[in-house]
Amino acid sequence: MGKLESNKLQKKKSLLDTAFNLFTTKGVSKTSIAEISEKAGIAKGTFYLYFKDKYDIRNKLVSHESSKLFKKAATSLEEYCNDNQVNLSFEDKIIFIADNIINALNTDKTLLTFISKNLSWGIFREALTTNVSEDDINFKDVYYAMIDSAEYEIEEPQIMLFLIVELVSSACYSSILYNEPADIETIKPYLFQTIKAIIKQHEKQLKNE
Amino acid sequence: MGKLESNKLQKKKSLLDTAFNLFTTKGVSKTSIAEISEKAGIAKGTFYLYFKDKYDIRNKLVSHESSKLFKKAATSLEEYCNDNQVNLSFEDKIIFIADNIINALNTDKTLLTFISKNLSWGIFREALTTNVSEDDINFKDVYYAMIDSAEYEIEEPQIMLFLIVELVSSACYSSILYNEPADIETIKPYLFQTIKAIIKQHEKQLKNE
Amino acid sequence: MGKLESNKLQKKKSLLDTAFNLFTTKGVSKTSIAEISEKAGIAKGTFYLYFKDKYDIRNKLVSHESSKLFKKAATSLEEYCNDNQVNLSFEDKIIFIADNIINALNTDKTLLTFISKNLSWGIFREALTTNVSEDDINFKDVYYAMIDSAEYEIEEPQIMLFLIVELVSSACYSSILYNEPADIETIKPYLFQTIKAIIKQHEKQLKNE
Amino acid sequence: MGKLESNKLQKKKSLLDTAFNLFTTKGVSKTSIAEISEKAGIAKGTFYLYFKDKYDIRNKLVSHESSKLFKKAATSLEEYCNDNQVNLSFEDKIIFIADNIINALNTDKTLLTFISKNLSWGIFREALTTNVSEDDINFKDVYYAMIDSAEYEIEEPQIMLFLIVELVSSACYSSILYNEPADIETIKPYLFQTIKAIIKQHEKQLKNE
DNA sequence: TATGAATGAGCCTTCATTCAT
DNA sequence: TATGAATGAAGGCTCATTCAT
Repeated sequence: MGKLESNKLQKKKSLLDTAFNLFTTKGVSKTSIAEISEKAGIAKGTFYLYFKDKYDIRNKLVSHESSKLFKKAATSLEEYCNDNQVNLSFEDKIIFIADNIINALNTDKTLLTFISKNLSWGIFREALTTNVSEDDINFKDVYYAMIDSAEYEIEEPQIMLFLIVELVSSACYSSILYNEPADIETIKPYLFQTIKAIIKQHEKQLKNE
Repeated sequence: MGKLESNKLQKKKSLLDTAFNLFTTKGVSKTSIAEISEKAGIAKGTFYLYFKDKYDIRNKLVSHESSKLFKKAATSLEEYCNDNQVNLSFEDKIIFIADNIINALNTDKTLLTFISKNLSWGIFREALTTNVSEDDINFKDVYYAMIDSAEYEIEEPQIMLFLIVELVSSACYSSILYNEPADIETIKPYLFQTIKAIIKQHEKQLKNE
Repeated sequence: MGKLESNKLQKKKSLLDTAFNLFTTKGVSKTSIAEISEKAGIAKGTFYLYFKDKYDIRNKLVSHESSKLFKKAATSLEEYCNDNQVNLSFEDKIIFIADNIINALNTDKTLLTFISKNLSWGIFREALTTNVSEDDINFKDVYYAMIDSAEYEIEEPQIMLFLIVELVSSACYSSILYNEPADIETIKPYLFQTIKAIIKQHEKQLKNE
Repeated sequence: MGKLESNKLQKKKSLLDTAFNLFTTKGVSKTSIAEISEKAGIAKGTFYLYFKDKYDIRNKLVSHESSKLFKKAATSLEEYCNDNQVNLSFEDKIIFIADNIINALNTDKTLLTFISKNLSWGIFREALTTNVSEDDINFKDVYYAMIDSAEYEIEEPQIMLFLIVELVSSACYSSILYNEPADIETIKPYLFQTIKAIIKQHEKQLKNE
């Protein structure tokens, strides 16, 4: 990579990092492009060479951060299986991932605020399929690998994922941030039961029978 | 009611109606108070006699509209039972109401956009318990009446409602407005199955046993 | 005095008191007529039945408060002379009064802020000659009595008073409120010396010679 | 200096000039930033690139104008001494300067209004020590040079200056603008006598004795 | 007298975006 | 590529004053 190109990447990264900090600290609408540029050490006009507008950079960040959450959860799952030499059922894998993500969001509430306020299924789907670098893992592939190795066939796996994600994310928002209608630990058992029920509906049949 | 007081109510209603039209047409953030006031035939300063700011009127509208949806659904349910001389099970009642609301939102997409973008559980809960006039029904009462007459006891009915509402509303948003990950008719069966599963988790025991 | 008239006086007093509190607390320009009226328990429109506008009530207050300061100082002087059975020289009387007023302002800094920011010689002169009630003393009379009983004749007593008042009030403002260019105790000796010098210039001749 | 930089200086000057005209014509509070910008031929937003708000530009103007007054007086004094080959006493120099400033204010009453209503000792002290350009004279230096070459030592020269300035400025305001309590020509002799008295108090001792 | 709803001009300030350099 | 001065529309909000009741 040439010096120039690396310089460009560095600037882009600086803008993304700064914007993320500001968005999570003060919220998207109260953050101005002037502030992002200034704090990133870049001229205001230069911002427009890298991003179309504030919403462009926001979407990229939401996408990137959600993607990171899923990848970290997937990596944790893999480590857990390796460390304990166990082979979880499909259902348990999904629960493991959900739990991992919920805990991450419970720990980092500014991230939760940022993601839930700005996430849409469109951005999210893109997030799952985007690789940042070439050797990056991709949650979609992980998900389909999980489905392939499941004990049964899954009908409409995309809809299943959709329902789970929407349910978990909206429940987290209200429960973690406002303890409404109850705190997340109270909600969790019901949430996980519901996830299991969703999965059950999508079971087609036993594969190896 | 005095002339003055009726005049005030009329102005407030005019502001609410105008704001609702603008919010659903152009979105909340692109609607200015100047425009609301002007189109309502009222001076800008007068707006502030009735509402604190744009978000005050927005919340009141979201609350009011969600409340209307639930009340309409409850009324439809009652009519259906009367007309057909049937007595639906608790589960079927909830499904009936969900279906009714989903259909309403599917018909009025601007309403869906407005509500989903601005609804939070806090506002929603308030909406359910607020009576506009004295002889108004109140969804919370209807809901608890339904629970009382259920065939079994319901554990944590509030959490149950929360999970259902969050699931349905986020699913509707994506599915109805963007056909993502599939159109609402495709999603519905899975959604209803999930709702049934949620209810099942909250069943405590058979009452008359 | 009729009931009605006493009621009116009471309202006027309430407005004056409330305005004074607000003016000294938040400053004149940040106090609105709405706030004065509300806190005085009077309708906004009623304010205009008693005062022309905000500056009318402000001027009346400045005048009244400065007048009070002078009257209190004059009373203190009289008491001091009576209590100690002494007869101060004209010069010492003026110094006594100046000192008394400076100390009062040093104790009540909000009053100092209010008066200095809004005092003009015009208002001030009016203040000195206005009696609130019939049996009220009047600083102008006290001043001329002091001059009459002075050991010498005073040339242009009005200019003399003017110079002293202007000097003292501007010096106090900066010194008491900001310790600029030094605190009031440091300034005082120079100030009093200057006052004495001013008086000396206006001495015409020994009277009884 | 680059084109851009000179362009910026020109804009700033244009804003300062326009603001000064408006402030002296209609008063500070009745002048809006919109009007300043418009009359300066500049967009409203551009104003904020040069000044923080209306009070920022006001303070800069007050400071600048007071500074100009003192510098002009100091220059006049120097010219007078050179032209007439005289060496005035310290006292006479101060009187000369005071007289020069009073006359300037008497000629330009709008300037007097503007300065007296907005001057505080803090701004003033800053004004005395600020040089606009590098080859600019600085009244503070001139003042201390005068003190050094005085026939005697001056005690607390800063307090002395403070008393004189406060006395003269408040006296001018009332006397020049409202002829209260008398016109400036009547007041002047007393004023000058008082100045002399103030100086006398600060005389420490004969230097060369 | 007293009220307080209504007015609407007016103010300050922010900001995304452009463009000459 | 990079800059940052300039723009000017837009927005939220305040408030003295009026006037019908």
